[in-house]
Amino acid sequence: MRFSKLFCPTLKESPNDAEITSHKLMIRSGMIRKLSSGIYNLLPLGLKVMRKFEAIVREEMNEVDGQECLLPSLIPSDLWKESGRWDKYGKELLRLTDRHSNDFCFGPTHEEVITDIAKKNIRSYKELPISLYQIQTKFRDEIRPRFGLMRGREFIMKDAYSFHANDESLSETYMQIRTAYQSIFKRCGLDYKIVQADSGSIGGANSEEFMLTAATGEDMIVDCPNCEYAANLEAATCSQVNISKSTNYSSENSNNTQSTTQDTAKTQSQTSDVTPSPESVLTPDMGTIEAVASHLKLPKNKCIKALLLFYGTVPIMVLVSGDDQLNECKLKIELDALFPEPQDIRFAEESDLQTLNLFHGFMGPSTLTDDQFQKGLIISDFRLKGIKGACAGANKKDYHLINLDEGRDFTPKYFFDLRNVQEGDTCPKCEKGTLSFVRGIEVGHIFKLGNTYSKAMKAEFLDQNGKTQPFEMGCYGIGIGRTVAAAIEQNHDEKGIVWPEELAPFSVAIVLIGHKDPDLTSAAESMYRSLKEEKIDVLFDDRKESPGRKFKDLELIGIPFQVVVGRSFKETGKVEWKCRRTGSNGCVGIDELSQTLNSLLTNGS
RNA sequence: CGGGGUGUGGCGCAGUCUGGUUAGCGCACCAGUUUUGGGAACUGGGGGCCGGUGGUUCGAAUCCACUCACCCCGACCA
Repeated sequence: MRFSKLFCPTLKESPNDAEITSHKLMIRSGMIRKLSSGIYNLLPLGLKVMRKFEAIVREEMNEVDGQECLLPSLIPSDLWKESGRWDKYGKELLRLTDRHSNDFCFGPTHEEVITDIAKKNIRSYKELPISLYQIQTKFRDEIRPRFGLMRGREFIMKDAYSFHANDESLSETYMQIRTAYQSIFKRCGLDYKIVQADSGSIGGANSEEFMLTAATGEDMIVDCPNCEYAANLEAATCSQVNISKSTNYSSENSNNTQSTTQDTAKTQSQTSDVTPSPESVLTPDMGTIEAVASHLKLPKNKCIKALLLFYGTVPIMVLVSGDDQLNECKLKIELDALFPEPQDIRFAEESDLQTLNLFHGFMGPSTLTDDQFQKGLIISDFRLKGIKGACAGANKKDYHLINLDEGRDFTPKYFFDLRNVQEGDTCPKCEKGTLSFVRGIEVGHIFKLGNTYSKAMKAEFLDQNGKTQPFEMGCYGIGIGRTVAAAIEQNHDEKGIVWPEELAPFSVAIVLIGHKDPDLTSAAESMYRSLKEEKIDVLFDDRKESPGRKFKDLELIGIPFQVVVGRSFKETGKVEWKCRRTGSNGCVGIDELSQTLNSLLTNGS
């Protein structure tokens, strides 16, 4: 490719709305342009990088017997009604109507479609297992699209689905695809972690995420330096040790049988230390844990954070320690298990508080009267089990209660693990490592779906005994655009992108300095031709631009190697090569150029 | 959805508070000349219904109302 012919509108400055490096660099390097919020044009350079990544994904998927299909992006609502998601999937689902008033959605994911294919075309266990995948444009109407391709509304995703006669077969394929994913990210030279994920509302099945570590990542990864434990913050747990240790209260309880004789002893010794009766104290305008704790000179973990939310129509007061944060994901899982029908969780609004005669910032569990909270439920995080001398809102404006003992002054109906793990907690797996937090970008998700969809949609096959069974299913996604963006987050410097060779839009750039010199021009031209013949993907910067500009553009675009045809060629007959990543360079005669480049490209520099 | 912010040539901005030249600057673009190893110099040029609609006014980018688009933030306690 000649640069003079390439449509690559580079920019010296990045537009105002680009926040993170990858977004800025993709715009500046002429890879993408925004069309609308979360919707982007992929220009030639951007598309080329995407295609290179897709090719790697295809190779690795095919390697584990994945077979590529292409499913429609527009899906009739019937299928989504069959699975039950037409009503469940919220506003993220873009719904459309055709001229016959038939409802469709723009597929945000394709479980329904693929399950329908299996249902209609797979009869026998003999045809299983089977893995199908596609690389396709999806649409999710995100509340807040941001960061360019990182969190767009329209995006390209590789999604794979596998069908099995039994769980063992599913596990086997799951592991194969897991390995394929590892090869994919490794080949691209990307720094990734596999973390345990929240399996969401679909069921307790296995689910792991592939995360690319990056400071700008939207996800928080909890990582154990001592063992291989890593989890998404939403799913992360910690050793029971922390629960008792950090609050200094007993963790004896029925739900999580970690109690030891030591714990019991501690409880007893503390019980003898009798807390005075609860007392109401004036805390004017102190609606935050921060303010209350400092006013009452109490540590934050002696203050009870009481949150009011609704599970469907049921008011739920959730208690967590003042220094903890509620993990809504964990809460949802527990509540779903408690109630017959899964519901959405929402935080109480001002009007709800008025109805219940409660006050923002002054809520607590101990003085909730029956008429206030007759239909409600108080549940608490484990860490508050057995807390003594605590402080909580008095359910009266500007008042808090102190000297509260759990069990004496308030009694939550249930105790669960409801808090976010904190940095410094102990690893739940090895019980030794101190958990630390790393930011990451979720680029892949592998998931044992089980038979949720096949059951709902009656997608069944005949097993060896001639019995009808729903398929066991797995699903496996990779965000194509997001991976490309994340690759830039991991591979850039102040000058621009530094592509890993596998993803680079071109392997080598020939820079002609001195386009008016016929000797230089013809040397560069013949070099260009011979590299092309060698099947090296070369970009020939033949533009009649100043040298500075050419160098800047090539660095911005991030081509791994540069070959300069200019002054030194005139003087010595040799051309210079330079590595974008390491800055290493050298001179080489034209005859040896392709050999040198080939060795640089295969071995790095 | 709630809160905040921004819309002025392709990009980055000034001008708006305090209404009044022909709406300006840098970069980019076009032509010519000179340049050619780190985003060149000079000269000349093109390009704007100041997001849209409606109002106030002799007069609106500027004031008012509505609207649209885009961006940022959003349990920290309930």
